[in-house]
Amino acid sequence: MAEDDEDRADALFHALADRTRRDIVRRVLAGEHSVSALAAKYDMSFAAVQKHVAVLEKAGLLSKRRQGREQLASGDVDAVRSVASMLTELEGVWRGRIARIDALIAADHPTQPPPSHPDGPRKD
Amino acid sequence: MAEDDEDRADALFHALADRTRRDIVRRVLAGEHSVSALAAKYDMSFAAVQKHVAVLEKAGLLSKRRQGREQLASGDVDAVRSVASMLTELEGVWRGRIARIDALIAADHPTQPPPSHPDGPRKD
DNA sequence: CAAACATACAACCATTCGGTTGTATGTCAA
DNA sequence: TTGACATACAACCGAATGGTTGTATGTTTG
Repeated sequence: MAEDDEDRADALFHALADRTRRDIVRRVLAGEHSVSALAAKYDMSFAAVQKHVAVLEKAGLLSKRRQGREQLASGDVDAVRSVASMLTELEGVWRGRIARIDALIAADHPTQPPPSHPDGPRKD
Repeated sequence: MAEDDEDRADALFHALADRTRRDIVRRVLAGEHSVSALAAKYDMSFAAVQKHVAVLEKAGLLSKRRQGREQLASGDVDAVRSVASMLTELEGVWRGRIARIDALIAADHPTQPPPSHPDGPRKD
């Protein structure tokens, strides 16, 4: 795994680890919003909201497009998906553990059918 | 959305926003590890690793089981899945936006078939 | 042009974070 | 019982975070 990937993962998870930023992400995924339109929604200064937007932009969760004097922010769903895929990879690690456990059980009880864990492994 | 859910989301994303902690999660999802076994893997003090484990435990990403003088940590895949589902919900918000845009296009060009965006909406 | 608006950014501040060392407590083994 | 090991936790430190206010710069409009 490249070091840059870890940097990116740090930035993405950190960006999402704040409820104001998660809320901004929801809004800009639903549609374009100017920074001041976003700022109007929260009980904090314009500068604070602008900094949140900057954190999200650096993490790649949104991009900005200038239109006149406004800066329109738009959510990037691919960034959201890349985070989801990191979690899927983690789930895969866990599935490997369960598979190993099942193999052990099968070796101990050669005639028993695989116990088929209640919540895993999904093969769909 | 309950306030507690946001607290939990904060804790989960924050816990995952550190590469050492993500690595610990990988290891404990793959199998049980004592805290000192984990600490041996990283170039930092035992106390530092123990604090990382505590952060992950508070977020619900792992749980500990005492065995003799050791504390065995085990990853909780359901917590990982709950994070993934938050991201899926975000993706759903984005899909709503695309659906709205498609509806507008359909209204402007009543005879055109829906343009079917390159990466969305997935209906599988 | 001037005034109002939208944004950007620097400086500052309190709190949190990620690390350290040191100490206390519990458990296993000789 | 006495060490040695595994864990927990407090106290501390520098850096980053999340907020503030103030100032500068561009853009639209009267």
